[in-house]
Amino acid sequence: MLKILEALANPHRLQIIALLKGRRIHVSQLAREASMSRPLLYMHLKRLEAAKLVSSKMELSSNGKAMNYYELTPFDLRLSPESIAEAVKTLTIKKSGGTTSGTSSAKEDTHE
Amino acid sequence: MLKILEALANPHRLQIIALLKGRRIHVSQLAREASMSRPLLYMHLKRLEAAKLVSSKMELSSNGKAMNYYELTPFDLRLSPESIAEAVKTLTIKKSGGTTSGTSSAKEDTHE
DNA sequence: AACACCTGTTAAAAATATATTACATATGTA
DNA sequence: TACATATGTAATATATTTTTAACAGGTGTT
Repeated sequence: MLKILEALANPHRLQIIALLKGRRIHVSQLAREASMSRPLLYMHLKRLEAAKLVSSKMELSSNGKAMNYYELTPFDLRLSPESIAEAVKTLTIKKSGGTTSGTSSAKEDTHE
Repeated sequence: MLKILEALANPHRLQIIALLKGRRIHVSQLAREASMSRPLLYMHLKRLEAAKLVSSKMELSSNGKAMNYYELTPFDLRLSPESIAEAVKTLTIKKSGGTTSGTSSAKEDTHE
């Protein structure tokens, strides 16, 4: 879930999803429609693909040119305190310790 | 919607939401339970509060100490290509131009 | 050959986000 | 007064993300 949220937390990537809704587009065309450079688009697509929100398929057009078509993976995610609490159970938060007690000198702000 | 997604795209903040589910907690207690320093927690809470996912209320405990209690704002958001496409309509993506044509020299990768 | 498209990648710069350290302040109790 | 708790902020360091610039190669058409 976190990976999906990270993938969606960017205006360009939301726009890419909106542009892909209901149709397949190849990378260069998508770059034009999204008004962004291809290297940047590749980066964003990679992130969306890693989150499995989009998929790609290389095809040869009738004139023999290679075209990489992207399309949306159907998804319908619900975000609520409950669904988040569930997802958190499977998360490993780095540097976590689970300290319950706390007998620290009041001058220190750090906790661990 | 973007602001909410950005607020949720972080493991610590998801954890904070999970910890706040169904109860009110004051900042110091939350810092202990989340195993993070208060300055860091403040930063994350500010982000959640800006997205209106949590709210806070200062109260005086029985012994006269000031306590800042945080609680969840109920929310239930749906994420689908459709809801995203709707949200994108209201987004202003910086440096957008809406270039439809493109007569650029093939050597350049930049598009605008 | 030169042009117009298409496919990608790598390296570095710029912008944000995250995390830490140090500080300042207040209340109640031993 | 000293200690333990609570409130909060400002400045800095670190890490990550986003963006740009430069490169390397393919096919088909004029």
